[in-house]
Amino acid sequence: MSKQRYSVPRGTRDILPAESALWHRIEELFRRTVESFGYKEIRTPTFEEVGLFARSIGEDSDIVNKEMYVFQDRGGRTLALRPEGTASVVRAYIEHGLYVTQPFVKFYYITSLFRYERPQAGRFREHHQMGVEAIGSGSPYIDAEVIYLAYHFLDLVRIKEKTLYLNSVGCPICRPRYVEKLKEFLLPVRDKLCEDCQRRVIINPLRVLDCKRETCRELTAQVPPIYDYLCEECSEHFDKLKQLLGKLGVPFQLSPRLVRGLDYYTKTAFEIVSNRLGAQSSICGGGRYDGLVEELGGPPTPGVGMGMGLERVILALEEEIPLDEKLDVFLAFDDEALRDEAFLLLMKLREQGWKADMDYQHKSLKSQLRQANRLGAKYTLILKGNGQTVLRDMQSGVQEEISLEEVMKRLKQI
RNA sequence: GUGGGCGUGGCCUAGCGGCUAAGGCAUCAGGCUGUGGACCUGAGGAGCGCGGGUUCGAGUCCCGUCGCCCACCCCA
Repeated sequence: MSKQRYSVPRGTRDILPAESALWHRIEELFRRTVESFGYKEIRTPTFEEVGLFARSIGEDSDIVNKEMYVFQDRGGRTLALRPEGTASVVRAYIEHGLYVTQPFVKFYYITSLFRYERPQAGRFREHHQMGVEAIGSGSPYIDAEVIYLAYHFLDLVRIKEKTLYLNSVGCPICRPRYVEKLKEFLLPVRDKLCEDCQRRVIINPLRVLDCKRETCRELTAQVPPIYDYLCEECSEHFDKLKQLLGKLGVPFQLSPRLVRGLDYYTKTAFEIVSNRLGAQSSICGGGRYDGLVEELGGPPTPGVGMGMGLERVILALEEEIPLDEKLDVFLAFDDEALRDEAFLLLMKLREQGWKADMDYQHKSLKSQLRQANRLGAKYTLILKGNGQTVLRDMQSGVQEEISLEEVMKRLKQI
């Protein structure tokens, strides 16, 4: 016991069975939901060439600059643990030539992502996201589907206190026009902005709008919203999306300052926030990335997607989600001589599909019952030898002596 | 990277600078019941994150260090 003890690396955690049942349930609900929407699972590697992320997320994004887990493998390749999900999916889409064979695909994934950040409430160095990517359609209907899907899923897990923020960040045609306007507006007051924003004015003026500092907020209060500058195509797309969400009954709030942290977004950008979460309140984020496939070496191909933080979904849960972890039968006996018989019978019960278990610590009958109780067993079957047993209903405490044969018949009916 | 808070058995918590560090939960054994849950009895388990300092004496004060938490930045 005096040996070196180890603990989880900073920002990571163990999910013990007490919690994993809930995780499992949520993942299962997600799978069922997205599959009913026609999405298929894609699994991509946990690490990729750094370049993939640098190129897609943006060279001067925070994620690339200070949050990636970058390492060299023994062959001298520079790799990174994936900090987000979209880049890998798009890479796979291109790598497998899906733009030829299945130009429109709908994928989903449930996986862990890694970012080197200082942990805090709802933020981890390894976190899990459930996400979807629909690649190959520029239709606003698919944007609406993705947003509806996310919103609907959160309804399903009974997260009611949520707000959907919606924005359009334009496209390579209209965004630069707006960015120019923004610069014109911001440059004269540049020295009044916070340090970060002074840099942002040059590198990525849109981010200034997203700054949380009071002074920056005031200074940008008069900035005209991007909507006034969207090109016709973007504007129509955005209008149609808003209209569709309205028809679907998905409430949203326009948020002209919403700029997702990743460079690749075009047109639609959205975020779903829960006020039960603390500072890191965003539980889902997503948007359209019409330039990304091309940026990563594929043909011009539009795409939309979203990612939902599993840890944050769990933190935001308002109600308990019913879990079924009960054991059907616990096998007990008070004479060690019956252990072999019990062991063989146990396997037989399991073969028949029962959730069954028994004692492996060679404990007293009393302890075995205790254990059965702890495991939430519906029944405890106490072997008496000679084919005789006692079947005890753990809920009511009612028990009866019946033959093993009778038990097997009975179990079939339960 | 910056700021603040905290660090006592598996978990939660008490502990004015001074008797062998206290309690609850959990665990284990037993009783009640051949056989669980409620109840009763009993048992095991920490030398107070780590290192140093002050002091006759430190879980209690000081310094450092590590870890955790929260917040900023940013994001799921």
